[in-house]
Amino acid sequence: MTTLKPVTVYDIAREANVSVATVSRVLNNTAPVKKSTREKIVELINKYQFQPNALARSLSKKVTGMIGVILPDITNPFFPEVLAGLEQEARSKGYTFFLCDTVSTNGDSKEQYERESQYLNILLEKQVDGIVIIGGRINLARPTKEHVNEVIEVSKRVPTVLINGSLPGHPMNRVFADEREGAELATQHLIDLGHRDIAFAGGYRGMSNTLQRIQGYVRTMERNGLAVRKEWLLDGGFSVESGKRFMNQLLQMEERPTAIFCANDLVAIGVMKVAYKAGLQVPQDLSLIGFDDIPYAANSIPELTTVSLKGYDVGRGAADMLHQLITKSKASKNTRVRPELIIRETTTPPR
Amino acid sequence: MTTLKPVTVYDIAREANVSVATVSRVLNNTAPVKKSTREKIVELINKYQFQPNALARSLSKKVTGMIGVILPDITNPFFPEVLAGLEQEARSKGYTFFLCDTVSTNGDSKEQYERESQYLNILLEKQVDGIVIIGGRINLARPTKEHVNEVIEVSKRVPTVLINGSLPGHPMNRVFADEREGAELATQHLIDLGHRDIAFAGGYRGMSNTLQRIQGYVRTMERNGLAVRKEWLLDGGFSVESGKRFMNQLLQMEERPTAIFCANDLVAIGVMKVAYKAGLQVPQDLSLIGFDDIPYAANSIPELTTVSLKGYDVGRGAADMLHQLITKSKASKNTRVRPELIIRETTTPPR
DNA sequence: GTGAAAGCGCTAACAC
DNA sequence: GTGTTAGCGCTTTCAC
Repeated sequence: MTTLKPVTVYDIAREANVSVATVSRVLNNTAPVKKSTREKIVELINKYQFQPNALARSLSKKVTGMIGVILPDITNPFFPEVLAGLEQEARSKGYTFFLCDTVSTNGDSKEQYERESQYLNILLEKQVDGIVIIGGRINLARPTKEHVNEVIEVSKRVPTVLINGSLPGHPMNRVFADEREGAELATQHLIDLGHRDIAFAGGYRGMSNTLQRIQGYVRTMERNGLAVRKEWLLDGGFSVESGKRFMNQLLQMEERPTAIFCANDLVAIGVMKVAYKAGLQVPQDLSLIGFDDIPYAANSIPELTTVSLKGYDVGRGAADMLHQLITKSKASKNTRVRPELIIRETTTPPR
Repeated sequence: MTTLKPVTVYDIAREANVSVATVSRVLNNTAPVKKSTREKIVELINKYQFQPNALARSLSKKVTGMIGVILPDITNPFFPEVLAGLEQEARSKGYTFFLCDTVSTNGDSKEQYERESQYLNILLEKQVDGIVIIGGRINLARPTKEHVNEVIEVSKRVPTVLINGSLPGHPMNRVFADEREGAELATQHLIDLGHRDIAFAGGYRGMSNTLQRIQGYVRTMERNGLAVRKEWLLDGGFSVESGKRFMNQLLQMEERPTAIFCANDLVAIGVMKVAYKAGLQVPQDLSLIGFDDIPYAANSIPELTTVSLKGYDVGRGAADMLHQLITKSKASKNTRVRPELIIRETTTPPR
């Protein structure tokens, strides 16, 4: 705690009988330095455990090597996955991370968007080299003009890439998993198994990702000549809790689906729990397919069939794109990663 | 992408016909400014969307408001929990986060420790106001002298708190969940249920947290006059995979325990899966108790009995302690949070 | 190969 | 109330 007085380039320079410029040169390998003086300087650096002040350096170089990540809730298992991909790729390129979790303690989404705004400002002030945004307002089907503009403005000042989201009407650099295709994969899988009575559960109608999933579901149903029953289109959440609620609703109905396509794995887990408690066997009595392929999906009993949104890959892709943007100030505006159907144990032909 | 030329206090000052000092004053509310001039300045700030450069500010104020977090693997569900607590508390105090994930892609722990060293340096250079370390080398039963010294040195320069770990022989600021107590709680619970043949599975002998858990287990067994069989003391991992391995080993033995205390929830999940596939009912044929209480524990089928290490609370505690350290440069050196037994569905009396 | 000095953008004495 | 100015610690021309 007793903060030591920090050593600076001047201290090193003085003791080495050289100028700060020379010290800087050896620090950055930015120009040839006579071997003997270089050695003396290096020695001093080690002796004093000299750590160049990154703030000062960044201030003059106008590069921080930091990239800011804005996400809605690190506690949602989907995000650590993409963060890991992001991290791995970005680190290899020398970047370091600024984590901005916008989760609101009271679950108020207005508070969340406010927090996003704050963080956007903070990141700008901190002079990050790039920003990646995932979740939150960029998943809104109809974001407010202010929310959109804010992001647009930010992206004019610092390279920004969106993950799995967009700003309707504004082309942005983004990398995304094709959610519609994923939903089609899921639905078709169920249909191929012989299901005709398929429900969709989860998500929020106000969110574009939900809309895309529903769209994929509806399209695939129709393409196969199957009816979409709107009472089987249950939305209102992405959580385990909401999954439980959905299943309870379904349990009340006299006509029940033989399979449920859940908006994400968490919902599927909730559904499965309630189904189980109600005495239904999964998949014998009810087939279930999730979405996202969070780590736990492979470990539930039975193991959850799902579609992988390739969080890790998406994360890497984002880091890569951001790096392009930062260095070459250009990049393909879009990277689409294709989801993958992961067949495990919760889907089987209907009785 | 087209980076706009940034506006500075000088620009604002010039246009407002005042000095930069005055601009700074309204920015920081650090001295009274005549209402009319303040208004003019504020107006200009809005007009140009002026964002003060945090690097410059921090350089001169010698405070960054950033705290660095070093953790082993954000993908392990225990960490997001403590990160969330940390975040929530730290944010309320105006701090912002630097995330350093030291996970090594190839699973090489040497690489991980190296990464820790790198990040320690980076954080120092970035002039973070505080550092929190969780996992990694601070969980080693016998860390190398260099690893220890490095952390010691760092902690001399910037307030540092360790979460759930320590440096043997060196008092450090730390907040931790009492793992031994947790292990006692778990073991006693099993014993109270009537189990006598209790195995312990998971962890690494080289890690202090494992040792503490084992110690709690052994002590409780002995205190109850129960034998600890060393062939039922299985270690070698904290993952679902290792849990599967442990259960397979147990399955080979002619004498099997009626209950298993798993070193963490992930292991318990692995054990449960293999047990299930082997036709064993949990908890009827085999009681299982986990450790950590990761979010998933409440959602498995059956729901996992476990002991909560209060990750969120620990995180908050760490943020709090760090803040004390940063502002008052002192704090209680230790905060111990007491674990809690969470009885769910995987434990029951033996047949 | 090396040094002097002018920034980078902000804060904080210290004057007035 | 407000301005001047000297830093904060580093990089980077431009000379030599």
